[in-house]
This record gives sequence, structure tokens and C-alpha cells, in this order.
Amino acid sequence: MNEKAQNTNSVVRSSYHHGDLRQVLMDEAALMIKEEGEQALSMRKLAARVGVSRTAPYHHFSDKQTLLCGIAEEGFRRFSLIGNGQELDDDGFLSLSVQLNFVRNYLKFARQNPQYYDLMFGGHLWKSQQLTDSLTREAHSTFRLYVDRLRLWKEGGHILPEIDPLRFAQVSWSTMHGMSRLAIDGIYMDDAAVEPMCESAAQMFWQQLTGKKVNC
Amino acid sequence: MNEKAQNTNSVVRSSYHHGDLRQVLMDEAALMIKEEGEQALSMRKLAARVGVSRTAPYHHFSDKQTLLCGIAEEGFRRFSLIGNGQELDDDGFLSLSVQLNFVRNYLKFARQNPQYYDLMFGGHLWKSQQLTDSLTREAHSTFRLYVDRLRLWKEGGHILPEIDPLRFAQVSWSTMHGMSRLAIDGIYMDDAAVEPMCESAAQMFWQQLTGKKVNC
DNA sequence: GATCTATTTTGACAGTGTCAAGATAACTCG
DNA sequence: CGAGTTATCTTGACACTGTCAAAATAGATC
Repeated sequence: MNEKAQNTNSVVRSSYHHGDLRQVLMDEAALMIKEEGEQALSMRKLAARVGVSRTAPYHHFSDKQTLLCGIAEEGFRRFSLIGNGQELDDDGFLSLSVQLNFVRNYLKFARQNPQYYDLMFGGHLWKSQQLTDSLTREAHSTFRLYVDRLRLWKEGGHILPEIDPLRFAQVSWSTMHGMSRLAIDGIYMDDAAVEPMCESAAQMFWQQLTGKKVNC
Repeated sequence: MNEKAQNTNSVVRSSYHHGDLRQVLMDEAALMIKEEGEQALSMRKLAARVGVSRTAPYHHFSDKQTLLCGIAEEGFRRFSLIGNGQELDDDGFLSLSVQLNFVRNYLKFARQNPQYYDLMFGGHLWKSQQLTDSLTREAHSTFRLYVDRLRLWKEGGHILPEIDPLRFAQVSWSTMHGMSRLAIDGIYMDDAAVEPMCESAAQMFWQQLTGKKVNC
């Protein structure tokens, strides 16, 4: 009956039911945010691009907010796949390059997936106080993982005993989050500055964690 | 003629012309953002609260975007009044407390004026690539001031010669920006963590700038 | 006074999120 | 198989948004 909706879109449905509309919506929404920014994502345009009526998405997400939470959650899942490069060295030591790798990976993820990063750590979702339960869980476990690793290093004597793991985690995460934000938004830096900044930050972390000056 | 617009608002105009509508709009808009978040600011509600018709603001700001730029600009002006606490000590030395004061002031401003901070350093304005010229100038001069101070310290021999002032400025600004964002948005920390984090960050900066370990 | 300009208003349009009610397809159980 | 239940999708509607065009008004200038 509604031929227009089908013809104007790349996705031509063969059956009435879409199949996995929920996932398709999240993917397409993420794509739209990447293309034109979070602000430009509208439920109606999204529905049109997927080839479905305006209110169809509301049977899979009660809210626009809930949809965004879903995307953010997927972001955290993808992030966790990347962020596991912070083990000890082969010889069991905590080296500068371990730190550097983690910082590099963090910024690489943020810059390559701003659609996800903006939602994962954007004020829009957090300040609203209406995070999905599962998103809250995912977000916190991501950070806890980081703190736990620092605690292990402390127990293993790889970092100074006077370091408070939680405090250091918060500050170093702030640094990486700040760099990501400035890089994504294009504030006070250009792309060429990213790598030197990563190195500088990693040195700073390592110096505070171990008390040793950098050997360069 | 239009009594409704006047009676439903606290501001009752005596004359047809408003007087300084431009400033009143910026102030009221900042207030609205503070109360209900940037997302909740609408031109129409703003106009209504000021006691003026929907399109009156458009004779003072060509865009909603331009209005936001104006507010951000005022934010930078207020920020510059605070941020000048980073001088040398009485005895001409660069002490840890100098660093700590600056970090504290930065976060104090961000947390007390999130309406301004969000606009000044929010992706919404920067990513749009439609910043007002005067805003761009204000924003960059704010950062340049910070870099210049580091350059002076380097010339005066107060910090290690191998420090690149621009690089350090970018990384330390990232840290403070990141802390502000996490604090404002309530991510991975609570209010009680702010002060310890400031101290930890200041130590980290000082240690990297001077190479000395903290004397505590 | 008349004229000009700055300021404000009303009307209009396309676009938004989302609710309520109806239509359709797919699954479930006899 | 057929009937009924449920999941899914659609159409219609409402209040809201940013912003343009045209008209109205106030204040300034001559």
C-alpha cells in the first residue's frame, strides 16, 4: 500500500515484519550520527531511512532516549574489546609502553567511533538521570575494570604504595576523556597533535605511578 | 494590544521597545540552561519568559546558534577574570600550590557555571564549524594566555628545558577539561572526589614540569 | 510636522517527539 | 487445518520547535 516508503529507501522489505528492526535501527542511527552529528538524528528521518513508518521504532524503544542508551551500550561493548591491551610486559614489568598503548587505544577508539563515544560519555545521557539500567551497569563495569587493574599493580608492587588506585584512575581517565573530547570537537588541537599528546600523557602517568623519570 | 504576553511574565515592559533586549536574552537564556539543561532551551520559551514575541530575538541574534555563541563568549570573558591566579610565588618560585590553585579555580568555574562551560567547550558549537568570529578569537586567546605563561616559566628556568609548552598545555588542559566534564555530567565520580582529584592532578603536573617528586 | 530606521508583532511552514487507535502479519493451540 | 492471541507496523493527531515574510509600531532625525 505504502509504496513511497519502500521505493525511496535502499532497504526494500519483502515481508510485513522487518525481521530485526531493533538492531537495524541502532546501526542506522549510529551511522546517521556519524554522518551528520547527534543533533541531526531524528526518529522520523531514521524511520524513513530504514523504510518504516514514523512510529514503528517506538515498539522497540520506548523513547528516543532509550534508543540512544542502546547505542551507547553497544559502544561500551565495542570499547571493551579494544581496551584490554593494558597487561604487563613479557618480563612481568610495568613499562612505559604499556601505559602508552592504553592511551593510544583509548584515543583511537574515541576518534574512530565518535558516534558511540559521544553517547557513551556525553552529558546528554548522563545528566538526564534516565540511563537504562543495563547501560549504567555496562558503563560502570568498564571503569571498574580499569581501577581493578591498578589495584592489582599496586598489590604486585609495580606502582608506588602511596598511589590511590581509584584517585589515579579518575584523574588519568579525565586526561584521556579530555583529550578525546578536544580531539573530536576540534578544540585547541589538530590531528597531528594527538600522537605527541598521547606520549606526553603516558609519560606523565608513568612518572606519577612509578616515581621514575622517563628514560629517553 | 497583546496583554497576555505582558501579564504572563514577570517582566512587564513599560515601553514598546525593550531597551537592552540583547543582554536580557543572553542572561535569561543562560539561566534557563542552568535550570533545565542546554537541550531544554527553546527560542520561543525564552522569548515568552522575557515577555516578548517569538521572533523578536531574531532581530538581535540571526540564529539560535548565534545566541549560543554570544553566551559562550560571555562565558570566556567571565572565565578570564578567574583564571589569572597562576602567577609565581612571592619568592619568585613556581610552587606546587600555584599549580593547585589554577586547577582548583578551573574546576570551580566549570562546576559553578556549567551553563557557560557547556557552551564554551561543548561539541555542539565547535563541531558545527559556525562559530562567531569574535567567539573564536576569545576562545583562542584564552588558551594562548595559558601557553604563554608556560613559555615564560620555561624562559625563566622554572620548568625543565625539555618540556614543550604547547604540548604540556594541551595535555594539562585536557586533564582539567576532562575532570570538569566528568564532574558536571556525573560520570565516574561524585562531588567529594573533586578536591582530591585536583590535588592529584596538580601533583602530576608539577612533577612533570619540574621533575621533582612531591614533598609531603 | 514628515520621514526614516530600529524594533516588535502576527501569520505561516516544515519539521520534531510521541500518544491513541486501527490494521496486518506471525505464532500458538485446539 | 482454523481460531485466537500476540507482536509488529501504520495512520492520524497534538503540541512543540526554529525561522521566514509581511505588517505594525516606536523612536530618532530633519
